[in-house]
Amino acid sequence: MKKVKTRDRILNASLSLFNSTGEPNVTTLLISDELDISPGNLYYHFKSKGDIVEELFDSYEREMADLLDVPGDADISLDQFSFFLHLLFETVARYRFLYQDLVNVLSRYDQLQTRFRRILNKKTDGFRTLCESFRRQQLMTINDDELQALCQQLTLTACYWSSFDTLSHLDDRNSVDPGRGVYQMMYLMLPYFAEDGQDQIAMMSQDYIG
Amino acid sequence: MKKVKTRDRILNASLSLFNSTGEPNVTTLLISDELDISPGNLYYHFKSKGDIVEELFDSYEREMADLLDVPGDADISLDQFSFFLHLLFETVARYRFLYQDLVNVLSRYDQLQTRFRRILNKKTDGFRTLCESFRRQQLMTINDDELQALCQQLTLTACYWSSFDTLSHLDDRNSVDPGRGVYQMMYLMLPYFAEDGQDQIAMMSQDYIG
DNA sequence: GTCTATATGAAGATAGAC
DNA sequence: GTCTATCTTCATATAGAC
Repeated sequence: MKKVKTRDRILNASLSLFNSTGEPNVTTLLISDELDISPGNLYYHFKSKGDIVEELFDSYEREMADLLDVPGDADISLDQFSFFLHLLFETVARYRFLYQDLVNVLSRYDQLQTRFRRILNKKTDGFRTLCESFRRQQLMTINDDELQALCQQLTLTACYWSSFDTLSHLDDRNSVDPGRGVYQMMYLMLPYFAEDGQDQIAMMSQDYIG
Repeated sequence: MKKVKTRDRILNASLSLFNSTGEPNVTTLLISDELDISPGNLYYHFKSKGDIVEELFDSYEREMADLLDVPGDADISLDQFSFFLHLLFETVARYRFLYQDLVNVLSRYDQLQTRFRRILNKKTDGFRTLCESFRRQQLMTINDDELQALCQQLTLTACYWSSFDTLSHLDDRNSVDPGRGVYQMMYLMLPYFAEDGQDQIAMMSQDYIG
């Protein structure tokens, strides 16, 4: 029975509250209430609410950097790619508070802006590397303009799909299903895949729909 | 030389400030400062900041409803479609403050949530109607699953492209270029168009790239 | 319709005891 | 490390004069 440090409990509770209620709506009082600690105690561990946000952002940045560190010359299989997408969606969903009120959050913590954009570009680059691998393996037929547009579209979708999805189906809240997002990403790429790639994806897609 | 009513000046200035600074960062004091009127005067015209937001939302809702009122049986040309997309992007951009901090805004003005979702669905339906027109005219070949995924993707892109685009290119602020968005939408549909449709789009695309 | 002055209340943050 | 009490700041909103 390991005792979790208060500092980490604060980070976990904050992340969870930020995601469910939106970062601007979460006060330091709410966080300390949730943990049954005093606001003063919270401020002993973090000198400001912004510090909590920044430390969470650090984690996000680190996890994303690890995930997007795609080797340029490897032959990626569709299964590997699907796994990658699942991890990606899971990670974005875990830090979705960043995306939900992006302008507001980035305006109040403004050193984050550059770093956020860097991550965005890293995502696009990652997709490009992956697609180029598919192209080398002749799984994919796509010209450079199309590739550019596709990778941007994949990045956009990776960022906003979760928000968009929960918004359109209000019913089942909190249940962010990463599968639907992965399915949507696959559909974006589908037209550019060679026939056997398309069949494979069609088969994988059954899992998401069912 | 017509004198613009204070009430309307407040609405215009608010919209402009909301878009550039983010709605949560705009205080009633800032709005009245911008117009060189007193805060008291502002509250004479609107009983709360929320009322301003709601009235702006009303306009957005109305404009969108008009725009998305697509006849179900008409034969839409690609030119008409391109024009439609331009109007759509222009309208979304004019009310982009809604999208920039979506969760925050919708949580504070909660009757907006349902209405916002309704507009979203109307967008998807509109795209479906348009694509079905293309399919009837045999400009487009697409099955029902693909159509569903495509229309959702078009809706997502219509909503978030502007934010995404300004975020990835920080350099040229304030200059939201609708053309790039339209181009991106066309690219999404391109794979499903018959050959002469693809040629037409390729030609139109030159305008956006150049 | 517009102003000045002010009330209200909430959130972020600190001080000092235990 | 944790608590209670308190301070500061600032945005929303109101009152009442002009």
